[in-house]
Amino acid sequence: MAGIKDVAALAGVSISTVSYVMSGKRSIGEATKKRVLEAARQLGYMPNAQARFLRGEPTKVLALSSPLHEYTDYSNYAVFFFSLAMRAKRYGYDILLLMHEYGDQELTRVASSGMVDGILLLDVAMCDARADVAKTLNLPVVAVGYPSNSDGIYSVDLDFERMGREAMERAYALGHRHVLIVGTEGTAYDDGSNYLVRFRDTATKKGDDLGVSVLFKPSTGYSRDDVNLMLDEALSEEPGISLIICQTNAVHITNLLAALQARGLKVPEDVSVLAACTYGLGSLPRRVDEMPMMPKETCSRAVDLMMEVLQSKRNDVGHVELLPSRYQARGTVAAH
Amino acid sequence: MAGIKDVAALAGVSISTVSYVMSGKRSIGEATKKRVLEAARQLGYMPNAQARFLRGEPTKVLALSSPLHEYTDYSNYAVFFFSLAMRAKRYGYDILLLMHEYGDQELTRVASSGMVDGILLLDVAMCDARADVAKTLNLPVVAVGYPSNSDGIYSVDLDFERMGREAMERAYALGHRHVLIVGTEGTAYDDGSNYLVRFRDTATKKGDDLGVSVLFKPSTGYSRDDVNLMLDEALSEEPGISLIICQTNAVHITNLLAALQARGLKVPEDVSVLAACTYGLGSLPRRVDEMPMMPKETCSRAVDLMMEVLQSKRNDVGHVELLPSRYQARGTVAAH
DNA sequence: CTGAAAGCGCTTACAG
DNA sequence: CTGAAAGCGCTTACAG
Repeated sequence: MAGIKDVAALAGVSISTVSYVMSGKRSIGEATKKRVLEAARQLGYMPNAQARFLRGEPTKVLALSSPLHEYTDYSNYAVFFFSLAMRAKRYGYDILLLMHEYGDQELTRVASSGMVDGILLLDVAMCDARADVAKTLNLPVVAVGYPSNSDGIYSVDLDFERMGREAMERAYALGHRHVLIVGTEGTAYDDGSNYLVRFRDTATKKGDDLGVSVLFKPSTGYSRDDVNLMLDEALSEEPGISLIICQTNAVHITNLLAALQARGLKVPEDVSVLAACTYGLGSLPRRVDEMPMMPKETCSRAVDLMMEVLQSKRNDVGHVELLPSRYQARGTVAAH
Repeated sequence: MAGIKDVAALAGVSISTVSYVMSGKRSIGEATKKRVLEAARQLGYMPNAQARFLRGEPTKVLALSSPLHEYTDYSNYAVFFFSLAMRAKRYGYDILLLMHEYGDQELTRVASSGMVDGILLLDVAMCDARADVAKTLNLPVVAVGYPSNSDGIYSVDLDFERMGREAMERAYALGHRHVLIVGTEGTAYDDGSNYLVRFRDTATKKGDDLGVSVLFKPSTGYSRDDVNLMLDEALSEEPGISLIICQTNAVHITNLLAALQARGLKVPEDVSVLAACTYGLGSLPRRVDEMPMMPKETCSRAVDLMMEVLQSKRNDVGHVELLPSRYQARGTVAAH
């Protein structure tokens, strides 16, 4: 690969002149400029980025930390990945994918390597170790998600607590007094998966306040049989359930709808169904009321925020932005 | 961030000694070593990677070039992304995501930046501009896919031509004489999307040889209505169709199966259905015979191959590896 | 067993 | 309008 020295030699100038021609940070005589540009073109010269990075210039790369759990659904990650990557590209930034089980060392490694200008966090836990590590990093860290230890990072997330409250307020207003929350796998909650826990806990608490009983059932599987087993349990514990809030995936909801139909329960006449914290439900046989996740909006805002920090337009670590979810009415939630 | 100088100062040694302690490339006196290690720990010292990259050490990063088209289905990319990333991680490599519409400049940019040790190509077209650019890059390029201009790069792909031939041989052996190939959107073929074209063209040619007529219908949409329109057209052009090969996605196939049922056509009694070049069909209401894509296998092999090249275990640019697909019989293809 | 110094390829004050 | 030189933070021959 041709270096700045080669270009300088071919053009018969000093390397500083070449540098200034390339950067345009100094006015150069027309003739000289022409010769340098021609030499650069001829040699296919491109400035070695490593040398510039060594001098502290931005790498125009953002690390994306995405931990993997057993319950991680790869295809669900895709939306977040692409949303982040597309938005970053707008600003001329590329994404360095960091897939790791426990994020701590990886973050320190990539930060101290100087390979990235900032770090994005995905799949944030309620108390996320990475948010603590962030403080020692002197690189901006923006989380798509809102951990409880959010000082030290910037956080962008949907307002899942508000979502939980609003879901219950709506339920209460419509006369529902017994609600079932169907969750994803229990381990996701145990690991403290952020939005799941926030929504569930706030909804449960709000239910307590309003006098609405909330039964929570994590799933042990997404099959028709799993759903039936879960329904048997739930309905025997609380026969009065009139609203089911699904905090789970399309396959699971599909099987739930089928199971309800098989039991002769009509939606929404006999039982209302609401999906919350979901997205990509387009393949459902029947569209259901939804308080969607809106990953694209959240991710875009996260990247925008990162850029504001990188461009020194703001400097308020610990800042949290919670976006409201827009309720999508589709006729599967009715009064009871 | 603490540098090597800080550590040297704190430990009271020269920077070269610190370097040698960290790298272990020279034996160092026990006492000195201890002091250096302690100083490094105390300062949280990590060698600046940029400085090492500048000296030509491997960055342990692989670029992943994934062009975006209008017809790109993000979620389908996910499998490839994760398969590549997971495999790369095994070797201690991270992935730099390159999303761009036309790959040429981006590849040159990232290659000359010195930020990556090699480049992986995804979504390879029949004649892919990136494969030509690769020759000028002096970085190894491994494609997940097999372009016609494959000298200059390494290629790993499923053997889609063989798949096409085998599909038609099987069809012929089972007595089918009129086959319909249902494709994805036509633009994907026009753009020369590799595997789609290879499979379709080889199947068509093999059909010609065997005396099996092949009708090809790209889709204009995946809905039930789209499918019905397509079926009307196809069956009026060739009423004798007894085998439908689907080179498309799960939603489309689901609607196709439903449309066939609605027409009173039983699978496989009246018409056989085979999915080819597909993956992630788990959500189908009924499992169908399949010649699957096997993205995980292909991606893993691509990364392995990249590593062989990077470790100088091989040096045969232009090398092509075509993996066979394993036919999955599921009772939707029968004799006619 | 350890250190002083060159060099990786740039950018940018400092000079002229 | 242009050049010689310092320096970014390392690694590694070259010396001792």
